[in-house]
Amino acid sequence: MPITRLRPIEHLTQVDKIENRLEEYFKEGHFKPGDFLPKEVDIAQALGVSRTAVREALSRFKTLGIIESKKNRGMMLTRPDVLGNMQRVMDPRLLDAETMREMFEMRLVIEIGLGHILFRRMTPDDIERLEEIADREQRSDDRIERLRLDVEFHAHLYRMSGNDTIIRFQNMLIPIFDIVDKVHATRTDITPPSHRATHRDLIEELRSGTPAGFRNKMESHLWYFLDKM
Amino acid sequence: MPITRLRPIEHLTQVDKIENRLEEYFKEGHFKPGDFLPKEVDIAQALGVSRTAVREALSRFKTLGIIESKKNRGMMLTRPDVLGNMQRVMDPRLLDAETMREMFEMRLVIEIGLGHILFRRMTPDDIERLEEIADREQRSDDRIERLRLDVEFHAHLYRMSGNDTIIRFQNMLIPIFDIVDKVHATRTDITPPSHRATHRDLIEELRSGTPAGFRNKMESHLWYFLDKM
DNA sequence: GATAGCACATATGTCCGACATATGTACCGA
DNA sequence: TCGGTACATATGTCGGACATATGTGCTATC
Repeated sequence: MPITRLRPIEHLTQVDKIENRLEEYFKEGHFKPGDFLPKEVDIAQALGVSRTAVREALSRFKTLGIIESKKNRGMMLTRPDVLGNMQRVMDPRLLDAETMREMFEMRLVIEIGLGHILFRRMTPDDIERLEEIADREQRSDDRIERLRLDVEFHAHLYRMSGNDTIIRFQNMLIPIFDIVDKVHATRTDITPPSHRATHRDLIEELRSGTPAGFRNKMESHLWYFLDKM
Repeated sequence: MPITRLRPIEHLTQVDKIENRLEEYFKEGHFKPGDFLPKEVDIAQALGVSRTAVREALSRFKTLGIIESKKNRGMMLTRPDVLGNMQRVMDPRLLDAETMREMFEMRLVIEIGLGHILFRRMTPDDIERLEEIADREQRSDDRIERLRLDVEFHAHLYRMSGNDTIIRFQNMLIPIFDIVDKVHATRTDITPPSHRATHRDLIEELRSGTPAGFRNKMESHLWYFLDKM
């Protein structure tokens, strides 16, 4: 039998075990968001461990946003914030290059796939706002300012999606974009193609085009990044 | 001044404050992944709090995957798993309906936007695999089995993207899909349009079409969900 | 001189008991 | 009926003790 079959012995700490057991317990359906959990001492006794260890495990769930605690009331099961935890670790200093690349690529995919939603939900105000950004971008001769407006243009597209989860996802990726942008800014081997769709092209497509047309123009607009992924 | 300007006093617990302070400290750049942090007692002393409280805060970082601890070595800063934390709370019993709807919509966006990546990375084996799934799907007369194969078809498309982050993202959404699927299965007011693109159409497009064509067919294929979002 | 084996130092892991603090509740008096 | 007070209670914080694993260096043995 190959050595790979020899799985290492799981030596989880007490707190890890408690954490797993509690997660299981919560998800078995005994509680729903809003319910109060048994008190710490009772949990500790039921599990046959110290209150300290239980508290440490519960503390972890607080971080995940699965529970909240109130003095003299107890611990309450709450609705977690799915993106909140992701946000906390979304830091270029902590992530590796490959993960950042993948996140960036995911952003490109989303931006192209956004077409049909935008056409369903956009308002005349949105178009006007995009116009304004594109105008200022064209007039500006400061590189930093143009970059800021570029990000703002795309951020507004996300906002137009009306999907808060997508909007937040994009927002938390901004620090990553900065890194990738910097890398691209220093490369001289990449030249944007002459037919690259501009922000104005995208606006025009939104104004009197189709979702399919928008997707194609967006792919062209992002070509520059896509090609190097 | 409106009452909304009267922000509630932040009464964070000791552990919360320690957590914030440490997160700040870590991200200030004193450490990089692989480095060992100061020992618990030193941190406690530096912050002027008890070791218990410091341990509880550190325990939270373990949950986030920002640190790992080794006996007699210390606590080591590690690379967090961005999706890991999200995965833990991705449970239909914990999330609210609106968030699930948004996540589902995000999935539709990604699937449509995946076009250009698939064309860049797919292999003949991938096409073959898709064919096989589509075949079995067509031959099966069990609703559950067909549903399983449907999920598998789409899962393989994600796999073809070669982007682990996207793949994992899709995987963790599967429990959510089940819920949405169940809702749709019980609705009688939705009838798929006659022109809906099938899995075979998608395969054909991959075989001898274009990214733009794939996106359009995928939009048609998913129309059924899109229209109700 | 190389090495197996031992003792020791050290940092995390677990537990206990005590007290602080906030808050719900019951009681009481004007 | 209403307002205030005292009490009970569950979480929050702390200090200290001991358990346990692991790195390190000394030592005996060949």
